[in-house]
Amino acid sequence: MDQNKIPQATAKRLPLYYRFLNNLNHQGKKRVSSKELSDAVKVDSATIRRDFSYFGALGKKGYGYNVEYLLGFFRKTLDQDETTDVALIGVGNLGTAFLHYNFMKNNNILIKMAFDSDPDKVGTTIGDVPVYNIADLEDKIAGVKVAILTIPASEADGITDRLVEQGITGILNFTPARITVPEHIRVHHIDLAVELQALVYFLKHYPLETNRLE
Amino acid sequence: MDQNKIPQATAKRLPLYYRFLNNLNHQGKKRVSSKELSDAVKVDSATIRRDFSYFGALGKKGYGYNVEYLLGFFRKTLDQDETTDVALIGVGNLGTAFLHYNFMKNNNILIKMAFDSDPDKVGTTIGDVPVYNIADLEDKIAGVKVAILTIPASEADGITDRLVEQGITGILNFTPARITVPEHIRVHHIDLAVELQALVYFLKHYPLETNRLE
DNA sequence: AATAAGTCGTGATCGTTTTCACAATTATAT
DNA sequence: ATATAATTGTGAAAACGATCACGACTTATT
Ligand SMILES: NC(=O)c1ccc[n+]([C@@H]2O[C@H](COP(=O)([O-])OP(=O)(O)OC[C@H]3O[C@@H](n4cnc5c(N)ncnc54)[C@H](O)[C@@H]3O)[C@@H](O)[C@H]2O)c1
Ligand SMILES: NC(=O)c1ccc[n+]([C@@H]2O[C@H](COP(=O)([O-])OP(=O)(O)OC[C@H]3O[C@@H](n4cnc5c(N)ncnc54)[C@H](O)[C@@H]3O)[C@@H](O)[C@H]2O)c1
Repeated sequence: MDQNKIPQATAKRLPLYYRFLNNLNHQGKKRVSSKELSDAVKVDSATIRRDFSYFGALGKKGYGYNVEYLLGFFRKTLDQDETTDVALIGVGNLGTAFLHYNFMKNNNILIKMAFDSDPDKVGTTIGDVPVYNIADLEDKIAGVKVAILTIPASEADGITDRLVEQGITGILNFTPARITVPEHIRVHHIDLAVELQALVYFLKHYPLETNRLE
Repeated sequence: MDQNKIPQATAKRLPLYYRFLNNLNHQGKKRVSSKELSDAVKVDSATIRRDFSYFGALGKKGYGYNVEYLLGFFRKTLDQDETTDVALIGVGNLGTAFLHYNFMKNNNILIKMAFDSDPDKVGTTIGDVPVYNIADLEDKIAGVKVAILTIPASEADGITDRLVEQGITGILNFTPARITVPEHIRVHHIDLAVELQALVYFLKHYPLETNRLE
């Protein structure tokens, strides 16, 4: 693949840039400056230029960036042309919300199947996504490399082991459990309760500072 | 409040430590080392010791940390004794999931009211939380300082302005819109589509590296 | 043509966060 | 008692990330 030179912080901003460039393109905008982008996505303009510069000289001095060119470039870089299939495990409150939401709108990611242990849920279809029995995980999941975990925390370790066994390489974990995986598996943890608590903590302890976390 | 000496990165880990210490305490564990904590929460042990050290010498050399003492200390530090009221705006897929979830379980945060524009939702109660008409925002929201935004992106700016007008100081924004707020308002952005895309990007471009994002 | 205004790309700097590594201290075993 | 093992707290270094600031170039204006 590409040279591993892109900082993680930059990589995390790429989808954001991509989405905004897409909007601009739909609006028929032909050029954009790092300053304009900065106002829109709330990232310092020097940071944006630096981010882009990891991919080469994409802009023109005195002019800015050509929206269509930049968009095309990022489309390739972010592999927007091929779809990544995802499996969702745990069709509860949160899982159901994700199934109803169409991640495809702006995006190359498709939740292709879901699993649950509840007989009332197994066999249903939510937002076009079939819900299978978790017992059949090993039969159904072939080829899927990314999983979203929205099961109770107590189930997280057991299910993770089975996913890893089946060749999953990335997990987006919404449970509060900090799961243990082999070195080569990437886990991204989104802990909504922690996010809320951290926000409240900041409000109480850093009352008037410059804000805007990321 | 406290001295603003605690790094933001540390502050974001505090809720995590707190939750895990709580578990240990319930299990009747009396002492814990930074190494054990590290294995559980997947944060380097030196980082944990450094984090704790910002609050003074909480442990004992050669022994570790006393669970009950540490827990009590963090309870105070994180203001776990007083409840923070939160308003949720937008009772759709995501908003409904949050209302059903009981943030109070481990936690000092309470979603006290919700707002929506849909007449079918206004007047209902979801998970004990009343859903008010967004038109009545200004009447009902007095005293609430934190809001969760789960409305369509197109509504985000308008609602944000009204929230700021009413004295909100912190916003947890789940919409893809990058909202504009005055300096003194803290916004934390959780962009689920971006998180997924970033995960997929990392899988493709950093295949075998040391993993585990945060 | 010449000048002014706008904008990129990047060296250098700065601030933050993580990690190393070890003296100091405590607990445990013999 | 003494020796051994465990573990903290932290100075120092390394890694990472954000921002400044400016030369080089492009476009627009007169
Ligand atoms: N809903 C929220 O707002 C919220 C907020 C923060 C964290 N979380 C976390 O997200 C996770 C999901 O939350 P939720 O509110 O959707 O929970 P939920 O109880 O509504 O849903 C969990 C689902 O997982 C299914 N399940 C249980 N065991 C399973 C197994 N072994 N295999 C497959 N499916 C199984 C259940 O049948 C259920 O449908 C939890 O870990 C929760 O702590 C949720
Ligand atoms: N559901 C997901 O999985 C998901 C994933 C990523 C991002 N998001 C984002 O989260 C937000 C909410 O997503 P969702 O799936 O819950 O959407 P949704 O359409 O299910 O819910 C939006 C809710 O907001 C209400 N609403 C609309 N305008 C309003 C207004 N002016 N005032 C008050 N309420 C109003 C609607 O009546 C509806 O109940 C969106 O911005 C979406 O892009 C959702």
